[in-house]
Amino acid sequence: MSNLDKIFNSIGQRTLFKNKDVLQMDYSPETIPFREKQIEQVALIMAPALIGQKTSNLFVYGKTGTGKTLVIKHIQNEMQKRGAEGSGKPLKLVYINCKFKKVADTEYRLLAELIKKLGGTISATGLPTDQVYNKFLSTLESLDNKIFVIILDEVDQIVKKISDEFLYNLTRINAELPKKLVTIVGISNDVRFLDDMDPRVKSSLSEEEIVFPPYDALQLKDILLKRANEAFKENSVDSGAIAKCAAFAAQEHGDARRALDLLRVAGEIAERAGDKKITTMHIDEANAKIERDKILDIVQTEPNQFQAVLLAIINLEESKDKLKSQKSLIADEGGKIYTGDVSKVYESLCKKTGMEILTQRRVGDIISEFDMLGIISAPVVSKGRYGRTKEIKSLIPAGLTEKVKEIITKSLGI
DNA sequence: AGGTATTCACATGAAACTATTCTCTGAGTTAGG
DNA sequence: TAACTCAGAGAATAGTTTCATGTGAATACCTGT
Repeated sequence: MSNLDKIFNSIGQRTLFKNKDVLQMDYSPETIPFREKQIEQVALIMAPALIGQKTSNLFVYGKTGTGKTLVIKHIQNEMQKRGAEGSGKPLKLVYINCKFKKVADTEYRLLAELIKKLGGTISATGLPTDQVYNKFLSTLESLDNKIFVIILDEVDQIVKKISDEFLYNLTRINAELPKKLVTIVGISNDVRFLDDMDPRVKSSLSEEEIVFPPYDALQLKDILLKRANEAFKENSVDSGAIAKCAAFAAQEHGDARRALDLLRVAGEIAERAGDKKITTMHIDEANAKIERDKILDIVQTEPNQFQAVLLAIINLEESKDKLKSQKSLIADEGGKIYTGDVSKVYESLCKKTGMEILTQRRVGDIISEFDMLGIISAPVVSKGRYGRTKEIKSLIPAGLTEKVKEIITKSLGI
């Protein structure tokens, strides 16, 4: 029997998973623990729609992984069910996630997506925006549903990319189509974006507001336990592992999504290693792996100029490390990297690869962006007489720098 | 010693420029009447 | 003839550069003891 056969044959018995989907982030469980209150609130606000009355616009706020989307989708399903049963109460709910670029980068695309979800058709390009808008209105009009609930996940993206005027127009649909009732549900993980919005939009969008607090470690543990029971076969998860998983996620502002991710990856790791039980060790490994994957993903998708800057930083760090170990007795002012150094190395790198050279001004901004992404740390420090600059340090785990270098050199063609 | 003034090496902002992407208009095409 | 499609003009946008101004504290320079 070949090696491959062995692997393929054993896959059935060997797996720790009973149902992996349970840990996938788009899975929606029957019950949503610790969110009863929020569900009730949302339901109370939305209920009038079932009997054909206008409901208030709703704004839902909470950090990532606090169950906002889950709760709203849950209610959406329930209402849709009711709407279908209770004859003659035509209700239509539309869910759009504005996070995806393809869906909602421009006003045009967002409207097109809305029309598509409502069952209309529209050509992908070539029409003026106001015509698309009209088409949207006429699509609404042509449907026999009376009540529409438009759910906009991550609305902050819309405001950022399109401006709040669009939202204002949406809230004003009711005035233009007297026979239809349109309610908007906005979901966001950033409350601050409400502040710099046109007050008219602000007040009409957030007629009702619901806040989703982050889960604490205990709650996370409970959620994880429930899901783990469904996802894994019996006795395949160490109880300490669950606790550790919850603790990790609780540090990250109670992000349940991350906790589930962690558990799933840990399961995969354990399975691949042929272990019978998921232990805290696997959770640690999973944590490291997720972090690694995140970094690699960022590095890979970043444009060339950014990659070059990062490579410059890595190279500098390595050469400074060497220097430090050679004359380790000399003062401690050794392995520190500043903006100027990076920009010099970056420049020579550009010359080598024949790339265009960006100004130091821009390089500084790029460094700041890497800082924001958490790949490097670059606080500004003042060195008194010797100026003021960013003190740069790579945050890429030691075992990963080689891999990162490889990716960049390949992509730059060195 | 204690206080003020300099000075460095960029940070940070704003405006101007450019290349790319979007939006829109009108001509051409299609299809149904 | 209405509806649709598409190319290309013009507008909007994102990424950069250029120019200008700002900054924090280690040092240099006083000042009076």
